[in-house]
Amino acid sequence: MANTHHRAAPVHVHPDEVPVLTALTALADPVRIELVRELASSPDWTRACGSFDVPVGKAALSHHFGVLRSAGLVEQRDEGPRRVNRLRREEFEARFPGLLALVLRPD
Amino acid sequence: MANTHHRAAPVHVHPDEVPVLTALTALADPVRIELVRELASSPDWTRACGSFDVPVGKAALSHHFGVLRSAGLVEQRDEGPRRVNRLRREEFEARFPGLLALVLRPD
DNA sequence: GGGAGTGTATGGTTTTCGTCGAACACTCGG
DNA sequence: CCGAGTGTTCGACGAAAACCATACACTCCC
Repeated sequence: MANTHHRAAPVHVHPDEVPVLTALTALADPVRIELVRELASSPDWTRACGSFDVPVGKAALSHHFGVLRSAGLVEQRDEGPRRVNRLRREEFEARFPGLLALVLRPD
Repeated sequence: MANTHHRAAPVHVHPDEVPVLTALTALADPVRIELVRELASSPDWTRACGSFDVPVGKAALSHHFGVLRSAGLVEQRDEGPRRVNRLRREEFEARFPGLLALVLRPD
């Protein structure tokens, strides 16, 4: 029987299941804030993980996306060889009103 | 000459001078969240530092209050032998709209 | 003035977290 | 089928942060 291997689909967590502490912890990091900001300024599903301007290697980058997924901030989908992202604006805003706006603000 | 020693007044930081990352970092801790919540459910200037129900020693507690002060979340005043606290609701809300509400929510 | 109560400061331990290098898995184009 | 491109996983490392015990400083009351 043909063992058709697929890449393991990314594990997603809906914002509704995320505790406040988890959301705050996820956003309390300069690299992840930058990821969220760049993601917010791009159309959905247009940014692959490796396309962000952050000063870390790809191992750390992969880790950060895992944290963002676990906090319900990012949704991912496999598109050929790369994994494209989408910021979960509405869902996250519904769960944590105003929080995303604070992070996206020019400051 | 009488050397009238006074306790060093606590150093305060106004929320307007606080970066978003600092505010989020301050709130991304279970002990500090509990401090903020208890503080919010008490009248101003009624709670001394030692009167909070958190599972840490007083050294760690003092440290946490320092973090909250640096994030513009708490104001302190010396009242006799104890240091009483006040949550800077309005000022913090003006700087980071909605953030305090998220933390104070029943969740 | 002595002693209890309260909070800060210091030094050191433990834990957590961000990071990297290397190895591995998958996709796609030549 | 091979190689380049992309992303995850693993183990290890170092830095940061939380914590404690102790010592110290100040205030008040007896």
